[in-house]
Amino acid sequence: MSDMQDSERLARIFKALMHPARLDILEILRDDEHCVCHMEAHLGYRQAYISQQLTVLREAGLVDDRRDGWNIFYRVSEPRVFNLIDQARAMLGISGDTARAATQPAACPCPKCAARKNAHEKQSLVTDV
Amino acid sequence: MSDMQDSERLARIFKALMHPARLDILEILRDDEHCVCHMEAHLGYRQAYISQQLTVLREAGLVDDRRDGWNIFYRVSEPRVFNLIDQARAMLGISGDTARAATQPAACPCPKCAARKNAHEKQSLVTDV
DNA sequence: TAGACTTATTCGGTTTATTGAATATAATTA
DNA sequence: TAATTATATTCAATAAACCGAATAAGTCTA
Repeated sequence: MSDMQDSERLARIFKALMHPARLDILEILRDDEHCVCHMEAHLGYRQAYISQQLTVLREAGLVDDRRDGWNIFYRVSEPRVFNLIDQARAMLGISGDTARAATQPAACPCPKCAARKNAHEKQSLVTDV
Repeated sequence: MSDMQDSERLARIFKALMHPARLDILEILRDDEHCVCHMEAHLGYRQAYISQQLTVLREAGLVDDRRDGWNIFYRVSEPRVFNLIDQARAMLGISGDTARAATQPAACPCPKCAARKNAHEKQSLVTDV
C-alpha cells in the first residue's frame, strides 16, 4: 500500500472525489457530522445509494463513522479535503456560497434535526409568552 | 455545459486528475511546456498512450497545445491545478521533492533538450579551452 | 424474542474508462 | 511529390465504475 507510486496514491484521492454524489455528501459533512438519513433527506438520493458512496469515501480514508444507537454518524476524517474542493471551486469561479445549495427538506427526520427543531419550538414558545 | 450542477463540474476536474499517467504528465509540465516526445522519453509510456491521456487533459481544459514545426508543445493552461495536486500531496505527507522522481533518460531526443545539450557542450568546450 | 428502525451489503445489468495495436494526419525535408 | 518525423485517432478487448433492486445486519423497544 505504501510502496505505491506517488502518482498512484494521489490518483486515489482524486478518484474518490470524481463523483458528484460524493462531493455532495462531503459538502453536507463540511460543518458537522451527520447520519445517513440526514443526507438522504437533504440530498434526495436513496439510502442504499448514499451508503454505497459513503463506502467509497470511507475506503479512501476521507470519512469516519461512529454509531450512536440506531444512527451512524459520518464525519470527515481528513478536513484538508475541503482545501482541495475549495481550490477546484476557485478554478471554476464558483463561490463557496453556492455550495450550500443542497435541498433543504421541509422536515428532516434525523435525530439531530429533530432535536434542533424541538429546541426552536421551545424557544418560540418562550418568546411567545 | 454551464447549466451543469456545481458538483458535477467539480467532479469533472477530479476525474481528469484521477489517473496516475495524467498526474505524471502534469508533473512534467509543471516547470515548462514540453513536446510529446519529451514526455515519452521521460515517462517511458508509448507515444499513442501519452497522446490519449493528453486528449483527456485537453478536453478537461487543463492543458493547451501549440504546434512548432514537427512538434506540438503542451503547457498547463490552468496553473491552479498544481495547487490541487500539492494539496493532495500534503494530505499524503508526500514532499514536493519526490515529485521529480520521473525517469531521467540518458538522452532525450526532443528539440528543446537537444538545444540545451548543445549549449552545454559548447559551454564545456569553451571552458575546456 | 418479535418487531421496528437505520444502515450495509450483495447481485447483476449497463455504462464508462483503460490501453494495446494499427492506422491516420499534419508538417517538414529532399 | 515521396519519404520522414511527430502526433492524433480509431478500434476492440478488458476492466472498472455506476446504480437499481433485493436483502442482510445491527440496534433499540415493547
